[in-house]
Amino acid sequence: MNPPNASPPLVAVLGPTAAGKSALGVFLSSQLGGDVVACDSTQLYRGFDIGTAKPTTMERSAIPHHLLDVLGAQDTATAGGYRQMALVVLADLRARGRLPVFTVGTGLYLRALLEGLADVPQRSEELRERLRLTAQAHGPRHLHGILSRLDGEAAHKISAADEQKLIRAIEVCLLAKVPLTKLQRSGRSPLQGWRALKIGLAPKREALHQRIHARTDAMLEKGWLEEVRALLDSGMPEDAKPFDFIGYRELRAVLHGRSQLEEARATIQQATRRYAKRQLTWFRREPNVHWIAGFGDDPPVQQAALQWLRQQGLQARGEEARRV
RNA sequence: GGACGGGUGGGUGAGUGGCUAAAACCAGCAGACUGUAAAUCUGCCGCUCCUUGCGGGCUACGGAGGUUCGAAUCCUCCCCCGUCCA
Repeated sequence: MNPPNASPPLVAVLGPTAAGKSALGVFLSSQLGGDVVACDSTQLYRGFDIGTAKPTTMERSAIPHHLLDVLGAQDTATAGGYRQMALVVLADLRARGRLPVFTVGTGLYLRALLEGLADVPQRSEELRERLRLTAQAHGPRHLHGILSRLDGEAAHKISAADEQKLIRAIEVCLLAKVPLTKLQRSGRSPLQGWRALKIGLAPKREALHQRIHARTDAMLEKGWLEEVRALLDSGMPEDAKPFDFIGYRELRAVLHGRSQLEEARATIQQATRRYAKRQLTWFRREPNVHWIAGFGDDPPVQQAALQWLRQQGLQARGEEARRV
């Protein structure tokens, strides 16, 4: 029985960094005939491998991975850009009958994909530069004043100190010649034709911290510092976005002699802990997540995830063929 | 043994008689976030009580005494740390 749902399923594995999302993604893909699709703003960048915890070459040769290494250091990753690319991947997987298994560390990107974004103008670097300069000259509060005139409601929601969000809001109002709030109210365009099954990994905080520390040590042992040195030596501009990712900025300081490796190690671990916390805050609000307590590389957790997906109507690899 | 300097809330560290539960920063906790999101920003952050209020009580600036209406801030003794002289 069990009439197949109208839309084919898509799996999303979400959770804080170092929770084992990649491992679970690979496992589920292998069991269910899927491809892994990374949903992580940092893994998009080519060459930044160790510190962004990209899946190993072994994992990647066993299961096809998508949306890794698709941007150069000088490109700018954005939620909208990610959505565009992900839609192409989804179309491709659908055509080939593969199950998409997203491993998501960047909650905003998943939301952008699933729920869409309001129809607003893209970034304008020139306009941003101008706004940044006025902020420098008159302080960020000045931007807040500007936004109040353009879109009082948006200004009310954004802190006067939040230069980044103020700039984006003003940028949109100016380019669209319509208040941002109004554009957002006109709605998003959610993803059509897919049924999202979300699995959340929720290890204990204490255990997660230990993982984070150990993983940082392992990354350094694997030659993270050398990776950064090589990237720098290859002539990439140092103000390129990925050099500001956690770890890359600290190791850059080490290479410039501005700090010691041990100092950097501690800072990286701390920054990663805080990052994990922010991810958790975001994911807590994500609707319809099936939470599993534990790490994604833990067999019982993997079985629990697989079992839940089956309950949701997913067939194991092979069963699909038999059914048809 | 002697001479200085110093001991402040989880950490660093301001504060030299009342406006100080004690600046600031960090850490921690909670939260926000529709195109920079590994980003950006916000709140809380001694304990406790309630009629949750710019509310009450208690504890707190190494220890013990003292001066004072009032002390982290002044005095005495003691303990500890650092530097220097023996």
